Amino acid sequence: MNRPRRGRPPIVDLRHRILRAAEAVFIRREYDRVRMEDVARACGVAKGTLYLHFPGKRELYLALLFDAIGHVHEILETELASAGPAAEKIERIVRFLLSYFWNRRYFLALIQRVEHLTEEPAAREWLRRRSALAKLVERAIADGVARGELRGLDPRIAAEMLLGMIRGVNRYRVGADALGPLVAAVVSTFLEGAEPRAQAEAGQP
Amino acid sequence: MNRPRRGRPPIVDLRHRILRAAEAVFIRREYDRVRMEDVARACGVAKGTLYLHFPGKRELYLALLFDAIGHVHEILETELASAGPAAEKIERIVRFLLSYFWNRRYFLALIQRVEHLTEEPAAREWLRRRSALAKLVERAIADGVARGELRGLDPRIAAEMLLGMIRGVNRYRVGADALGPLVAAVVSTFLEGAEPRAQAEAGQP
DNA sequence: CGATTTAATGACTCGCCGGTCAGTTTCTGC
DNA sequence: GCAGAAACTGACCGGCGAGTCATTAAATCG
Repeated sequence: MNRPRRGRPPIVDLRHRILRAAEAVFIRREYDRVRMEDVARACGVAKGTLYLHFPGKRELYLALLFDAIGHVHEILETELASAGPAAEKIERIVRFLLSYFWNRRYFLALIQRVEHLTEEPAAREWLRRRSALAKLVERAIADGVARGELRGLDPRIAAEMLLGMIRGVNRYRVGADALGPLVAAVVSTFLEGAEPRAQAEAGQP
Repeated sequence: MNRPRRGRPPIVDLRHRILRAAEAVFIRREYDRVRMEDVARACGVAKGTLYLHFPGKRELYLALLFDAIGHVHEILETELASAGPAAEKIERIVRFLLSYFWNRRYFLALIQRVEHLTEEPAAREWLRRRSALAKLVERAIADGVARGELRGLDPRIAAEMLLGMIRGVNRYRVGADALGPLVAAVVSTFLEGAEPRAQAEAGQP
């Protein structure tokens, strides 16, 4: 079907490999401290090659964030679509988000950065996706509230509270073994008057 | 006492004026998007003058943050030293922090930035001050828990939760009139099983 | 007023990094 | 093997902005 192409064949899946390398670099350093040269080196490729796959640094970076939020959105959607008590759903997403952001601590700064670039259309798109994600959480909370399983907070505010708490609380993770208590603390805050349940096991690292 | 100095007299309080101008600029744009020229212009002064008062951009920026956190620390200390129910103290600091950070939205990004510059001694000093501030909040929460006025969360974690929630929740402030409900929501989360209290008034803008 | 001292100025320098493009490599088709 | 085509390379370019410093301004002293 697809006529065998002429010329040098592209390195397999290079675009994807660049994104992964970029992630590794951007996670550790801040946007303006990351040189395209760094990304190229991390990918074992020359700088010029990056520009064959992405128009520029900003686009590479945005593609990276879009990938990440897409991934998170997908996972949350799956978790939240499942049946079961709202409290357990909340617990699962809290556990996932704590792990995800712990392993990508610099994303928080990156994200903050985009959220203030409101001029550009790409940034608006980011905000849209970011909102969609918050809405997923919001809906899960609204569900729980409607069923009387969660304390009666405004779901929209509660969703941002939850996401904010996750960011704040992640400060105290020094090892995977601290994950359980943090999850318990965050979740219990959303259960009306419930005591934190004892949970000693650690999540995936 | 102080012998009248010779030569051209310095512009009165220029260092302070530079800091205020820098605050105005850094609040709106990100660190790397702020040119020293911008700060100078905002202060109605030439670029070189900045370097007579600060060794460089980084130092100016850190001085700015140190000022800010010093101010916050002072206010919280005063609030927390007062007598009264823990819940009311929490309410007052939540109200203050929401307003403060709403009016300085970009500080959050600035702060995040410093917190990843762990190599430099100045950054370590920042972390120390940041910790001291969290400890203030922590103590207020511990107080409330000890007196049975707040839900029984680990105060250290709860303090970070509270600060995180404030950051997250600020997303929804579009005007001063939204302050009351947000304060109520955040505070009620820290009162065991309490319903959000109706609070319609707005805080200082 | 001129000498002296200190403050402020802004044109200039210089290193850095995003982006480019002529050249090289590695493939296919004949 | 040779021509052609597409992908990759890395030395180079240009702009930008932090930091400098010779010059100018503004005061005091005698």
